Amino acid sequence: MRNPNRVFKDAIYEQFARIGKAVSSPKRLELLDLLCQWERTVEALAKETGLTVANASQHLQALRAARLVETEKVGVFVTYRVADQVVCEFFRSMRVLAESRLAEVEQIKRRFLEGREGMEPVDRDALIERIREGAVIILDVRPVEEYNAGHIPGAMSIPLKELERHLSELPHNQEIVAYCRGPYCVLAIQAVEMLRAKGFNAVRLEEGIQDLRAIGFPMAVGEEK
Amino acid sequence: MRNPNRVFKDAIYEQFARIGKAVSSPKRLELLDLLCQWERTVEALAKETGLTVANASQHLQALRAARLVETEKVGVFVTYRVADQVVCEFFRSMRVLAESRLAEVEQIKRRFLEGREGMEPVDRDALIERIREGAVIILDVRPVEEYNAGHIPGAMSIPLKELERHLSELPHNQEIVAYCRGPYCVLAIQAVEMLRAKGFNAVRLEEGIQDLRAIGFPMAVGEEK
DNA sequence: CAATTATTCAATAAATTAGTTTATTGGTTG
DNA sequence: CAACCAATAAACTAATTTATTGAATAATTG
Repeated sequence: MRNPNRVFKDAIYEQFARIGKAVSSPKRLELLDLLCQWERTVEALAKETGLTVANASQHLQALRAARLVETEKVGVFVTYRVADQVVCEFFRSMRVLAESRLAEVEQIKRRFLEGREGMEPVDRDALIERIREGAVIILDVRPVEEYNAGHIPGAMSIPLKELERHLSELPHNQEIVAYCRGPYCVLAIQAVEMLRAKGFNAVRLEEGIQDLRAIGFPMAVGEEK
Repeated sequence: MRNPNRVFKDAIYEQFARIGKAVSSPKRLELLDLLCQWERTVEALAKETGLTVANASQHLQALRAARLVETEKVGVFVTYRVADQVVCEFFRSMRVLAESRLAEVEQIKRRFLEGREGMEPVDRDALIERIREGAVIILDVRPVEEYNAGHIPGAMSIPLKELERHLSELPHNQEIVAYCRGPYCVLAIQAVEMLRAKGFNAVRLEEGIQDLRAIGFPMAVGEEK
């Protein structure tokens, strides 16, 4: 096999496959998905994904070897972050492809949501329109750092963990739209369940920040007002 | 690990990883790249990629298991084709990500091209502008079926294998722009080398059909005139 | 400077994947 | 229906990947 064309092609596709290998493990994809929201330390990532620290570290190094993420050492902590916003766009295109080609994704989601009150799919476009108009209270239930990294303009930031303590700040006479990281993040689901149980008029927006950005929705960064 | 949220997330990311696994092998990527140009039989794919038929068949079945490609049996032959145009768009976004994140891709390309006459990078935008204006002869050197599946409007179809026989149809007093499947396809390179050796004024357009489509370039299908 | 903490490294076993070889299937043709 | 062909399946070896464990490193703290 001395053919230089073959050597060239093999070398090129081997490089492309580095990206493919990096995103061929469920756990690495979950890590990448989290990092697309905001940077984190190894320990935080391990905790959120249910991995041991050593195992998370290995997966993160695999992502770094493919140059999808970068690290910064501050004191004893190593912070991982995505190397470029295009990485998040690529991850999203992969997610959208999986949704469109693999019927199992929809099945798994339906099975998870069935039996939960108020998780009926809403008319997204109408909901997004009401958000645009400011006709609803928008609630971002992700951790504060993720909110600061990018959120829907005008959204309130009340992380799920603190929601119970801040219920008094929310109105009963207005519709509340909760959102989080996206369709496969459970924070907004739990928030809506809690709000409904307390008598609020709450619905969930499935779309996350990456999805909204992709459809040209404006984003705000930092704290509001 | 009875936490239903974890079970849900594991199931979802496992589905995403099916796509990742499918595109984690260099050979499968090469197969997918070819199929994005036009459908082919197993044997044709095996020959073009330098795989044994049995091995190619296995890889193709892996792509099919991820629903990225589909098959149709006609007589004794099985034809593989991409399941949807979004698969090609995904493949392209992966390729672009690899080009932007992995410096090795550019290195490998430079090393392959160095020492070849007339392969100096051209000013692409200016070249594309001249193509749009019809100021040059455009030459599609891919196999005819690929040309018919989609080509630059006004381009001549002369597959590389038949180029030598059709040199008399080409003018000496006008610039000829040859293109093929894209930056990592060698057909246009070989065409330009041959044309230059015969005294033609030829240059290569690196971009392939998928790239041009992505920048909104109009496409023609079927035979010209 | 010893102890602590976050992370990485190294070693291992288990599981998965890739490529090869040798059937087998299913359709076509003489 | 026997011979032939494209494609797949099955069996096997070699190589790679994964999770786990325990040790090593490197920065910080008492």
